[in-house]
Amino acid sequence: MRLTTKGRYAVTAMLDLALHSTAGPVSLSEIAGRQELSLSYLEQLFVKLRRNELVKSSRGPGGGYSLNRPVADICVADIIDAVDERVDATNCSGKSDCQEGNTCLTHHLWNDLTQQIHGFLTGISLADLVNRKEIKRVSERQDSQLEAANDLQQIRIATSD
Amino acid sequence: MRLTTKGRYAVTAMLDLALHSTAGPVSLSEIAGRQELSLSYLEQLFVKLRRNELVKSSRGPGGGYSLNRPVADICVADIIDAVDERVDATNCSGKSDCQEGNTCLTHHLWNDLTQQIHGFLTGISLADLVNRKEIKRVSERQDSQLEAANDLQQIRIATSD
DNA sequence: ATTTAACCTAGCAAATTAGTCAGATATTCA
DNA sequence: TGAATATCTGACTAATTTGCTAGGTTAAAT
Repeated sequence: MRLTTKGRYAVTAMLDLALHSTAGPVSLSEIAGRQELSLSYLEQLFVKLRRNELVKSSRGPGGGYSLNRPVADICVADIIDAVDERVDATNCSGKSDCQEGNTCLTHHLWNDLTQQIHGFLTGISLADLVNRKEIKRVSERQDSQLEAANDLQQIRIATSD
Repeated sequence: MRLTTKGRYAVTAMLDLALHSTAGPVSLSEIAGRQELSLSYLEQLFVKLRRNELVKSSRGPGGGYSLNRPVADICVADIIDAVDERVDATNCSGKSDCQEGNTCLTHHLWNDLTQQIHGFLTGISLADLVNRKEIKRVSERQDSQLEAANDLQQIRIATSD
């Protein structure tokens, strides 16, 4: 089973998208800036998210990505499945052929665990996350930080000649 | 977060130990034979299990490993923690400094998930597993297979000269 | 003394991760 | 038309982890 930075980045980016998609598409560079993630890496993840029909893209200036479904209809498990391929604690991908064609001693345990995790992550939608107080707070901090950084950038440009 | 073959092997081996520890210590070669695991790899895992005081060892002929606590007092989470170091879905080991010293957007989600998984695995003891019908069935199959293999081995030795 | 087992150390091939880099392609705006 | 913006695409890579092997040492039982 794997739940690594890849899945975490994807969920973080999708949540950022959900939080900022009030007015048109959001570009990956915006997300990369706010969440401090690598742009190129995000591009790779969004290819998979698009193929799994979680987001839709629009190219060109003013373009970017937007959610393909209402926030309440996208759960965390969908996102992780899309980029991480699977959240599966068994060694045999649930096929029960873990010990030379037979079931291994602990197969049932890992199967139960997989269902437990999947159930938990299926029960949480982007809408749930957007509404969480702690997450709202973090998001506001990120927005104001980015604004401050942009202002500084403007000053640098204006005074450099 | 990681839950790989390492943790699975450890739990499988500990369960095998629990199932066969009725009469004295169990050697790692027995476990390796029954569960079809690498002996050297098992040795490495049992170093950690011993350091975490889940098993005790006795050397020499007839030696091997035995459980250091009653089966009801060893839970799956203990075993995985011992070999896998941790089952933690956050990127910051729970320290909340995931984004340049601040909390990242999805920290709370991964924290909840970690607690969910840990709670589930803490709730399952070796005693619970030993008593499960499916596991009893798999164990009986393994025992009879090994016996058959040993008989065959005996015949080979007797007829080879 | 020999055998059996735990114990210890080092190293390694394959896979995975978390990226970078360089460019192609599509869209909008001036 | 052309410049700017942004998504796409693929190849490549450094670092880490995993699962495993090899080879040896130490302790206890026969």
